[in-house]
Amino acid sequence: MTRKKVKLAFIVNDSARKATFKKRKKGLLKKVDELSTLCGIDACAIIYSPYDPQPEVWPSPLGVQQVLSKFR
Amino acid sequence: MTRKKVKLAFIVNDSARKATFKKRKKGLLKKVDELSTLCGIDACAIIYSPYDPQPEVWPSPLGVQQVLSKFR
DNA sequence: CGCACTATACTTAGTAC
DNA sequence: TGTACTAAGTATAGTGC
Repeated sequence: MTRKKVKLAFIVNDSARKATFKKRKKGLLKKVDELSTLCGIDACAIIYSPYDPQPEVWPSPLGVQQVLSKFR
Repeated sequence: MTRKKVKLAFIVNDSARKATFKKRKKGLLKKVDELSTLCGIDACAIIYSPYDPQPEVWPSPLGVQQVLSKFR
């Protein structure tokens, strides 16, 4: 229940780290989605992890490619 | 003071939209930073906006390039 | 315009099953 | 391990300067 302050450091415990990753990844993607929607801008995010075979991307693989092509 | 619930829709008012963009962009980048630090993973974010001449990137232009090269 | 403030909405760490 | 719960910590909308 969030009884501790978040210490900004690598979480050593494997299962705890994975659980936190899953939760925060979800929250982060939501934030990106909100920022994009609220402000009508282009953005993309790519998240690699040893837990997923494919990197997590937002808004979509194609959307990421389009933003990337503009970036390069 | 956040007296309204956030309605997930494009903010029509220009100045309000810009103000929200600036605040949320900051918060979003912080979240990406935390996720990366806490879980020891690779991630990157690219945010375009009409307010900045350069797209906002995380963790850095070089870091983004490295993540991208893995993505492609 | 941009920063500081702050009440309130939102996110999330730890837990139980 | 995954999901649900909820307290407590964090982010942020609206405001004044």
